[in-house]
Amino acid sequence: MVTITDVSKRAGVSRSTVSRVVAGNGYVSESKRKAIEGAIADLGYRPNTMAQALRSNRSNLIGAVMVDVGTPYFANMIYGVQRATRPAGKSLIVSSGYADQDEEARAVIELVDRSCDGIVVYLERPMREDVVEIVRKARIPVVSIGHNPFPNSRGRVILNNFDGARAAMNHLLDEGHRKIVHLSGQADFGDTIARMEGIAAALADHGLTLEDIHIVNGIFHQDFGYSATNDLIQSGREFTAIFAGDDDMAAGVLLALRDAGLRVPEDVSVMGFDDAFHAKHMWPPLTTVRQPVDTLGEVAASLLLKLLGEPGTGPLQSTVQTSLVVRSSVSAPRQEREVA
Amino acid sequence: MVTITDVSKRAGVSRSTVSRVVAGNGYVSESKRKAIEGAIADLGYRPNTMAQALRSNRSNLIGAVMVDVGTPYFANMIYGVQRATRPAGKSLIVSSGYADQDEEARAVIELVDRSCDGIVVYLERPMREDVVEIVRKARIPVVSIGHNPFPNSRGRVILNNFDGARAAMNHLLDEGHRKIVHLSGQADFGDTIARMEGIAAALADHGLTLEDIHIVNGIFHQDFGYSATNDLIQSGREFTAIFAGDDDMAAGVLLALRDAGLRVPEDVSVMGFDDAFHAKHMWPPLTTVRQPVDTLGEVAASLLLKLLGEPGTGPLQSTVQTSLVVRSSVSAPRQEREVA
DNA sequence: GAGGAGTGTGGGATCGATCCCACAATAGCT
DNA sequence: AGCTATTGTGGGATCGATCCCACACTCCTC
Repeated sequence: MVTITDVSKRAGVSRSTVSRVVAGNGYVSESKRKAIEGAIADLGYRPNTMAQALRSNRSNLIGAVMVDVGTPYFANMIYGVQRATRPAGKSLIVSSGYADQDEEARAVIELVDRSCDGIVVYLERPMREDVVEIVRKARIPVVSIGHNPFPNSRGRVILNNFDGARAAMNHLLDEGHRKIVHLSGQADFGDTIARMEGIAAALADHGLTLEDIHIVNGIFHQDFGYSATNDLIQSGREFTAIFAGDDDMAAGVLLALRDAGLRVPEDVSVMGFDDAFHAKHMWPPLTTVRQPVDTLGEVAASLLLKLLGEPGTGPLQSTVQTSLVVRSSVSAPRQEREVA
Repeated sequence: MVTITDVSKRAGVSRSTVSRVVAGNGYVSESKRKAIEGAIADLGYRPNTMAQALRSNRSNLIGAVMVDVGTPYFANMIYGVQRATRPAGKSLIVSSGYADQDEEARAVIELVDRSCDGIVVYLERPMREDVVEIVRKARIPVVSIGHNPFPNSRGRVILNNFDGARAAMNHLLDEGHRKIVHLSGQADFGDTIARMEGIAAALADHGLTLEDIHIVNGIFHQDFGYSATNDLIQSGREFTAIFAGDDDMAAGVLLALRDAGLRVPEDVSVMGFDDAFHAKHMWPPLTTVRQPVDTLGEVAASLLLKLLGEPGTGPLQSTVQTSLVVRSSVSAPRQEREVA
């Protein structure tokens, strides 16, 4: 292991001067600079990151804690985070909370102990009080995506769920659907609430209200989509379109419809939300609202870098836009076409 | 920031004694131990990881470099890696190489600079020579998954491609297929070669040889599956089953067959390989060979931990088994049923 | 030619731990 | 009593950087 002292000896200067060259600050004569750069190249000197971090109290480490990094959704988010952190010369430590409060707490504490410069989180439940306090004391900026588990987080990125849901609903309405079922996610999630408002707005755009559609509350999961659709069919209720709260639900909806011998979109149209990894592989390929997950991560990391650059900056917030992805699971309702 | 000195003062002992209690080694009287533990709890002392790493030359950091961590496949692998590293108290730094040699080199160097204790890699091409040298000099153990980009890697985990491909092929043959097309991946990949050998073995099990099936060489990509299938149909060649080199290809195959008005599995059976995230979402749900990607990562990390525990251990190798996942894309060939 | 600004360099304290070594005290043994 | 082991504790060097500060030299300017 070659150290800064080795370089200084070979170049015939002091450690201080080498440090100045490496850090690129302070005064250094051109001749010594050349000599030092030569010595660095000759010896293959590489500064010890740990020593730098210890002394300067900056680790150049960014932490990311998410529900489950092993999932395509969060993997994509991590990809976005990296896109912002790598050019800034920061390394990324990732950790999963697995929707377990203690596990999430452990993950965050680990990052604090590692003296991360900042933390990006996507967690669905509030962080444990004691951990919030630890993070606050360590003065480590936190940027949260979606939910807001840290009451005093320095930055936040949210998805424009309102516009997304509105566009999706308007698409169904514009196609002529009026007998619409909406399967919603966890009622206490901010996402769910914002989407519901977007749906209401779309309905209002067409002179309708939430009363004019059928809403089933559930959770963001394929199994719920499957069972809810079965229940719907069994109940004998008429519907020409199902707007699933997310693509996982939509996958379940497609399965249940197929099991019941109903064709999509001929008999029933299906709209998803997220444009998850498997949306285009479903049959038929799912019409859905694209949520640019990588952008979410990238923007969050950018906010964090900004906060690191200008400490003391007030809370930052940013909104990421959605877009409608039209594939094949939505068409005009059957009766409309027969009339035509 | 409360340091070990703060604790020692409050407990009325020396830093050395506190260190002994924290590290859990050396002699400490019961009374002082109690006092120190009390002080630690009172002050909320948390050892500075950077200082520990600097002094002891162990960072408790594990690095992972993969082709693209933003992908479900590698995300799942990371999940497996974490399953092994977390209980061992190691943090995980992840990085992607994006199939770019310089980017891969940069990622590995970054990990070396961070004094990672060890590195897990999944990379498809050999690592740059100079980087191999840097890693060797730093005496950082590397465990590779699948390919072997580090000629001197201390550990390696491979998938039993042979048995997997053999089982898949046997399944097709047992169902009665004889007019089989195999779309193979990159011919120079170890995976491809091993799978081909497994296929040959299955054919031999049935008294056949590779000459008795039709093989098309290509790459592991959906687009290739699509175009190759189209070519096949256009060529007028008869076939009752397509064995795709991986699930991505299989997705393309399914699309092309559907576009040509052929039904799966009634007209053509399709077999995949990997059991990728979207395999069960395809239509029909894909019959394929499950590759336990998370296990691959977990085993690799376990090997690494073992190597860290017993330095100087010779190269370790481990093989992970596959399993056939029967869904709906394979059935007996059409003519066989008509005869029956 | 005295004083101040600008430029260039090195010494040494410091970050927060670890751990070797010296030294004490006590115990156990002949 | 005298010796070695065992147990217990603290001092201080050390890891590899950073960076403040002192000091030296040159060049202007009044």
